[in-house]
Amino acid sequence: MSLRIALLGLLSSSGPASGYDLTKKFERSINHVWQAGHSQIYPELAKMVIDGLVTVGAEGARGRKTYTITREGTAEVRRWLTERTPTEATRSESALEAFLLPLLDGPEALAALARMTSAIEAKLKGLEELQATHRREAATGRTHLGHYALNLGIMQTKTALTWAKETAADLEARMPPT
Amino acid sequence: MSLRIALLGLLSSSGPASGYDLTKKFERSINHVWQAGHSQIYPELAKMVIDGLVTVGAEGARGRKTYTITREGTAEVRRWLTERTPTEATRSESALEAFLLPLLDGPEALAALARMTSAIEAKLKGLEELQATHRREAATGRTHLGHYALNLGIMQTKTALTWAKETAADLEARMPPT
DNA sequence: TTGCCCATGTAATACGTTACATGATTTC
DNA sequence: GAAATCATGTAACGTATTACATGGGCAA
Repeated sequence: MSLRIALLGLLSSSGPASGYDLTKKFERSINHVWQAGHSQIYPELAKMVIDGLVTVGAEGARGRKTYTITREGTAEVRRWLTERTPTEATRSESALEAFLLPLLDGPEALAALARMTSAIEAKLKGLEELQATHRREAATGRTHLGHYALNLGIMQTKTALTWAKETAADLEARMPPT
Repeated sequence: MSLRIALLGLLSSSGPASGYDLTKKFERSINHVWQAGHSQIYPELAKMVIDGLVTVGAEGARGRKTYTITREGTAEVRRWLTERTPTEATRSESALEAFLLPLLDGPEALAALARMTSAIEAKLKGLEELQATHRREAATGRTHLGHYALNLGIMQTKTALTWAKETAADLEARMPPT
């Protein structure tokens, strides 16, 4: 369901696009929130045509097909946004790693935390670059779907960094002095 | 893979258990980080027996089977924790909702944010209760896998709350005065 | 004896990833 | 003419959810 909603959201905010375009847009914009490759996107678009949420125009160069959101499609995203009961379930490998951290002894756990920290920093860097791009585009008047999600992502990532620092300090405090 | 690791982690920290026990433990402890029901857990345990990561003892009352982690099983979790390259990919419906928020107009977006806020508050409450239980058990000397993950979860949830507040303020500032 | 919890499993369906497969157009 | 990018799709496999199905043991 979420993939469908994400696609409808992109089509709704940036107008008609091909499966290829949407795949690229996924990578560039929505990727930090939801991931999907072309092998998932093409079949989903086909299903949405059947369900009347998008229409497909005539084939262009290189077999390119352009999809346009329909009234029903628009209604569908709006319904999802306004009527869905939010579910706060998370499934995160890094959180699982945090969960299992006490299985390692002090030095090993610190090493694992160090690796996690680099990954988090890399993510933060990526998000901040995205935000910079975003701001440049906003200045030229383009719409900015995803602005709030970027803020959230950056805040969450910074929180993760704080957690890693605090956890490392805690582990060090528990280790016998050398 | 992660389900397997989670199960091995639980078996490693709290000793032999049945599929039923593990299902319950999932609900109570690891649930905020990873979710799995019995229909996923039973087959996975069977596969792990084949792969030599756990052994199954004789059947007890009501067909109960007790699984014990093997040396290979222990090695497997440790490998995962110490050798895996951490991946920071997230897939979150609430983040998707945040992403698409600009599709709604001011009042609608505020209403959606309000619904999100209640959900986040409910989650925070759940996590804090879990933490209280955790502390009671720690006082009685029991091991505390999941302590760090709980901290992380609580921090992240509070961050989400802050984000929701800030976003609501931003939306209000953009709305034409009544 | 009825209902609840313990205890295990399978089936159908959906969602997601990686790999395979093909061909047109542009750019160097 | 070779390489990169545009453009679409399918297949195989793995993971996750929901529903179906069964039966033992205990307590009211």
